[in-house]
Amino acid sequence: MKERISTIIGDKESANIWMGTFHSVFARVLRTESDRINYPKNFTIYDTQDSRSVIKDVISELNLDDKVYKPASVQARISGAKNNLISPEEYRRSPDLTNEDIQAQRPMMADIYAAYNRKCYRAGAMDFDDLLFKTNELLRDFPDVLHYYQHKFQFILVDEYQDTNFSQYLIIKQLAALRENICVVGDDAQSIYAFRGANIQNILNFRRDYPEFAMYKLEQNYRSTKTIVNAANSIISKNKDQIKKTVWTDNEKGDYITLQRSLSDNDEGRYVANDIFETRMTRQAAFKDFAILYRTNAQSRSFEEALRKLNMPYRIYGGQSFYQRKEIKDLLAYFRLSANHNDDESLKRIINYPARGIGKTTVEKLIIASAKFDVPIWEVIQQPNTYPSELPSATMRKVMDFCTMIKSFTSQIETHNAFDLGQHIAQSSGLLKELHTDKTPEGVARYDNIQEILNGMKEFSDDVDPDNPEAVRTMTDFMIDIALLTDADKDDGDNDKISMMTVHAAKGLEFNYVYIVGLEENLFPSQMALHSREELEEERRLFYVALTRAKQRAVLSYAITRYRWGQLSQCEPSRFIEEIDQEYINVAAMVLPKQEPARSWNNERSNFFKGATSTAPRGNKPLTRLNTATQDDNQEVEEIAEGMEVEHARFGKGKVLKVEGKLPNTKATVYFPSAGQKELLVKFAKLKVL
DNA sequence: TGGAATGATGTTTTT
DNA sequence: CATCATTCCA
Repeated sequence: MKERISTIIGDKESANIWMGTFHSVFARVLRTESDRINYPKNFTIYDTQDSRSVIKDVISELNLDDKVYKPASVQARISGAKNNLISPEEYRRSPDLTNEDIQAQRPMMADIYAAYNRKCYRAGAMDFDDLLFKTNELLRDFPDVLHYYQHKFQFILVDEYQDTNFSQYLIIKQLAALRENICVVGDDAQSIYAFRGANIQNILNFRRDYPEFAMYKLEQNYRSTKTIVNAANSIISKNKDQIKKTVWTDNEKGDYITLQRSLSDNDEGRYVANDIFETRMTRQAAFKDFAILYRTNAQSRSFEEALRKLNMPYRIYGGQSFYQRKEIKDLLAYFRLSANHNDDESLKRIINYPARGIGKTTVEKLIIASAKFDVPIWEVIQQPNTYPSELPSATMRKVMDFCTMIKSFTSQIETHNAFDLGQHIAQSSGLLKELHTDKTPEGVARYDNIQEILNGMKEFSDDVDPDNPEAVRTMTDFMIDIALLTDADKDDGDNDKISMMTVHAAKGLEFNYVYIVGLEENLFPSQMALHSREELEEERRLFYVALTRAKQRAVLSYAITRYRWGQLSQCEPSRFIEEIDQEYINVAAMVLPKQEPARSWNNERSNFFKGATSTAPRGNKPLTRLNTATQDDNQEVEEIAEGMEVEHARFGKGKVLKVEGKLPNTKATVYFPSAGQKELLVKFAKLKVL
């Protein structure tokens, strides 16, 4: 969007536009105005993990049972309240909410909410929902601030308006109140965020709030072929809740939608990879023209494997984002704590990582004292006389040393650039050394990730701020809102890659060739969404979004067996497949090249296949039987012997040094040049004899 | 205190 | 199946 606007109005002008997600734009506002709401300028933003950890602490401090008060659902409940601008006090006073909680046997919810907020405040931290909640408070309680931003933002455009929640709605309403120069774009058929409080009512309110509105219906689709547009229409017409409209296109009819049935999740991966490979050749397409869309992040694995085997570049969006990886969060925790000593979550994370002799008993004592006196852990350490924690003096010394180190980082924040300080912290905290000693492939990857973020800081530091070319680009600048960054913000230069992401993440994007995979009951639509018509209709809209990402060709795919929760389960094709007008669909005969000898099928699995194929469901065209190299699945334990050369899926080639233990639990000691010596249980290790 | 061994548990979807 | 949490022992 930024690029498109730049090409129209030029880089200079477009640089002045505030553009971003609600969270990032208003995090920026809050940083500027933090003193108004009694937050430190460099407040920390707690991501979902951080905030769940705080909730866990609250639950245990209130002596509640985390089987009853499940942290995840408590978190969802608090989030829901915040998105509707309900404070803990209002929550407590609301008969409806209180009754719901009593019904659900969770009467203490309001207390958890209050304690959670208190803890976040004490830590100088905001969670994602706070960014919007506090913005609302700021604009509500400080007329001069409101006035300032009303003049600053004279024109407001909100895209994907159907996905805004009440909190966001009210921010916009306040800001637009003065001039009413506001334009919103939305499509009720693409509303897919009801689960996080998005409210379609906001679109309807618009007419009421701005009676002089003008409405433009955008019913012509410029993106997709007739086949895709019509198929999508046929899907969405199954929904009861919808604003009627007729989407049409002038584009040509185009390809049929392909329906592909696979025998397993792995076959599905291989099929899609092969199809991309072929399409790329026959249509002269680039990798970046392809997208694989799935319902849940966990589904990416089989596609990754298949694409890797064919040497095709891909990029996964979302999921475990780079910034959420453990090693990255560890390093960032040093940064965060250096910037904000009250950030208890970061402190707990790193006070003994890398290990420096501060064990859990010690941390436990500190936490108890911090709760008792209602002050951040840092204060407990700094003022042992005011807040006695009863640590033995030797331990106290270690804890003090840790704080001294952090303080030395703090003192350099404003004077050093982000990279220099980042490098220094990574080194003198011992983090780099700790990761460097880990020679497992995962360990090496972690070390590389740290290097990568340091590189990013280097780039950032060398970059000149056009507004202020003299200024040192500090760590504070770098750290701003890093919790809000997603993988989509990362750019590694080579962008000709196949995209893989959830359907949610794909909204607003488009690709020539789209594969919608895992179209199975209980997966898409999700098992969680089968309880009510409303939920199912949201899943259907999600499918609509997926299908309309495609410009030229869409491939729908499902597998009849799939590993879920580590178990093989049978799957039924998704109801959405049948809901498409069948005239647009072409059922593919599965064609896969002969497999290279398989390395990994075990007996249980291949037997299951034999049973499953005979009961092929429904009237699909006959399938070319997949040749899944069953010849190799009798690879029994006795085949592994000392001296053999073997290959492991992850560690690569290696030599068997020793075999011990009796049959099904035979253990082999294998030396891998790339990964060192490993002890592996033969029945799990899937070793391939070379 | 710290590491290894064992056991529980969880999967929607995102900022 | 992975990851985390808990437990156990040096």
